[in-house]
Amino acid sequence: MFELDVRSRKPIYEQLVERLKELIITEVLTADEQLPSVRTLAQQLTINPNTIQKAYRELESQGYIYSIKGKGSFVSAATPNLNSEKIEKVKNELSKLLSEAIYLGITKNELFKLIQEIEAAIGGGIEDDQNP
Amino acid sequence: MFELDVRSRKPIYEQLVERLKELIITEVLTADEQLPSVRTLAQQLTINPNTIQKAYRELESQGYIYSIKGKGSFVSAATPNLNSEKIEKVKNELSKLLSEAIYLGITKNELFKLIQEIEAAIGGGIEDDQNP
DNA sequence: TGTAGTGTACTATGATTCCTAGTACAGTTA
DNA sequence: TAACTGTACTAGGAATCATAGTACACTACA
Repeated sequence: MFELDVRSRKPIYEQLVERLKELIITEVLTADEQLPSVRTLAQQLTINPNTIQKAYRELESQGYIYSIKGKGSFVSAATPNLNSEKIEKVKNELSKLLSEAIYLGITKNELFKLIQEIEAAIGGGIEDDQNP
Repeated sequence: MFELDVRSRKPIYEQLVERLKELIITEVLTADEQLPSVRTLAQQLTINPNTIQKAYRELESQGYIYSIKGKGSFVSAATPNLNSEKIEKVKNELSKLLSEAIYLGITKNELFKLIQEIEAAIGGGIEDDQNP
């Protein structure tokens, strides 16, 4: 479920945040589902519990999960913090990346197709579950 | 022309790479145009020449500029290294960011519009010169 | 030719970040 | 009570970032 690259220059906790976001967005992890405890996940991944906690703290601050002392950490329902500041930030990053993509020769049609695929994957993640 | 945030957790040389890429992609800096020397730019920005060189080295490895010992550093003509590996990498990053954008409530239409705007900003300069 | 400018390659040092290890405390649940 | 949970510290090693300084090879120009 988690593939971490310890040698990567990208910090482990950031890899964790990315991966968990992905699982939440694609609804592999559903609302109010309990996440592994920091100690359990740390043991599974053979990394330090503090690193897990750092990732969970980041995800909580971004609204993707919530934690209850003594109980555990859980996936937030539906939408995370919908502050316009965050949306602007994502749009800004998106602009840079899209500019580079177009400069590299990726066509508009390819980008449109990519968006369609992603939307299908997010909206249709459940139906595909029990397909042959 | 360059706005650096020394306090940011994003390294200065990465900020430089991003900003220069942006200027090259939007053709504010045109092909074969000479960039400021590492020492000059370092003095202007009040940072170390080594930091500038690191950014230039990165840009050269990505094909955006080329350097000639004794002469200077220059903007590469047209397309950078078009290896499929790099394109795949960009597409992959794009997928993650697009997923997050959609999850945050940004609509497909907004994304399409964004792409149109970017393409207009990039491609507009050339096509207006002379039409086939 | 000499000189000033260019890119490039080192070493060394301090600051910061990442990750680990260990300990401790507060809350929940069976 | 006992075993789990999140959370908050301290301390240390390793890596990265940016700085400072020095040096060398090359180019352009007076």
